[in-house]
Amino acid sequence: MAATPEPAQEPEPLGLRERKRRRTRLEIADVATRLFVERGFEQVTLAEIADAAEVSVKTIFNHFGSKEDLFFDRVDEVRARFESAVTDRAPGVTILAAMRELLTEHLVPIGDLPPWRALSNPERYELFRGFQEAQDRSPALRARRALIGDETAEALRPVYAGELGRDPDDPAIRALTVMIGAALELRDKTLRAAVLARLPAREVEARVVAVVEECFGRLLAAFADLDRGRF
Amino acid sequence: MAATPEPAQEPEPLGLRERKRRRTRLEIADVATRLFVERGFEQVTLAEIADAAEVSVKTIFNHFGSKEDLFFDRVDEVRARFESAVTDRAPGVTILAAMRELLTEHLVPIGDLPPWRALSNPERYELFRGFQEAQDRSPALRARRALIGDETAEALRPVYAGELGRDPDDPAIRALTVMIGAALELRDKTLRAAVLARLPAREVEARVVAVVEECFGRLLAAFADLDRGRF
DNA sequence: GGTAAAAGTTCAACGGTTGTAATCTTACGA
DNA sequence: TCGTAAGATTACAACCGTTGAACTTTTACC
Repeated sequence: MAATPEPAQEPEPLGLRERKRRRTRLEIADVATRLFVERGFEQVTLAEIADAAEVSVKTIFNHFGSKEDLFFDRVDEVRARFESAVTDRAPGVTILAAMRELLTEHLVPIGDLPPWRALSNPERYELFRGFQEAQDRSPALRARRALIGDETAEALRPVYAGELGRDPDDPAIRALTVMIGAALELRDKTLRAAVLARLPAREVEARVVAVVEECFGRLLAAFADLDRGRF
Repeated sequence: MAATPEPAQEPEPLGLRERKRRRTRLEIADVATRLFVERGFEQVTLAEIADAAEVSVKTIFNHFGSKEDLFFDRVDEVRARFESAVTDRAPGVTILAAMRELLTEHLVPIGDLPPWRALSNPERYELFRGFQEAQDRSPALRARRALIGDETAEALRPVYAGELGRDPDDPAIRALTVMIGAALELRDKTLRAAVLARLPAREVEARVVAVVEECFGRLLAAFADLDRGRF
């Protein structure tokens, strides 16, 4: 294992073929997101996206598994960021503290567009708001979002287990996983509701921070038996 | 408000038209569930269901909003049972205790088929297992299940607020809602995994009870500030 | 430069979903 | 009892997401 350093980033030369492929994928996703935000998820057809991106419909399915995947095309990034926030935290920082910092300072979660403070920019605010509105209006997207939330929470279970030196099947680790997942979900919901109501950026941040504090304080109480130095 | 007693059950005479309608709905749902369990969700077509139930495809959509709704056709019952478990609990019983009893003694949750002990019956065990397997194999059903879980948890928020004499928007109530929701989700997941592994009924029950105890003990610690007599 | 593999295209088909208009069934008052 | 309005069901057609197969173009590499 440790024999191969395996750097997280792969600076592979990256041939023309792969570069083109990624550019195509990015173009499709960008065009799709713009159209979805402008007119709503169900109102945009795959044929329109294909036209606007100058590819065939089949090519879209070559890059994405479904129309919903086209909307939530950044989940992997978000997941990776959650994981690294925990695993790469500074020494002496607890898991909960690292996560709280990510949630209050840096990350606009699932379906992330701009980093936190970017909501001060009215244009980006509206963009982000449109993105949230499109989700709320489409049952298919709400369902997919719920699934993504569950899977994201679950993906962190081995991370917690590793950091706390426990078995991933430990009931305490299972409970921790879903309860942190619940906190993420509530933060997401709070952020979404605040932005949909067009509250000013300061107020949005205040509400999100408040709900995160509320949840994490209670999580600390709920899991007081875990390693105090790390959790 | 209080002028009309409004009993929960409506013993309305229930004309022939309404009776027929319900019978049709039930027939469709039963046929569909049977086919889904037998052959898997994606492998069964709406045309087949319509044929087997001797109705037209359009009639199915007259009764159900989508193919997924046809699978999860009992959610309303389950939700009602959660609510009444809390609101109709005996005096002196806390919310958490009432919920725990429901989860450990009585209810097979979302997509309920038989009540708890029925898993001892091999035939019903397999039926229930097939139902869970169909869910796990279909991305569409997994997504829908996740959404149903979120909505079920959220539906209980005003109930908690009412029982505890708090505002539904109280951050503590919000946090409580999602964390109990997490417990429900974990119980569901535990039950499903145990049944999919074909563990004996006793073992299934033991695991479910254990995970419920784990979660509820921690919930009690997390919300120690709530009214001790009622929560 | 030539060739094999990858990426993209075209075409056809299937299945879920919806709207419209027609048909049949129940409810209910003249 | 009949006739009619409302409700439930059906047949039909269309739209869209999704997939498979065969074909064309582009890139990688000898």
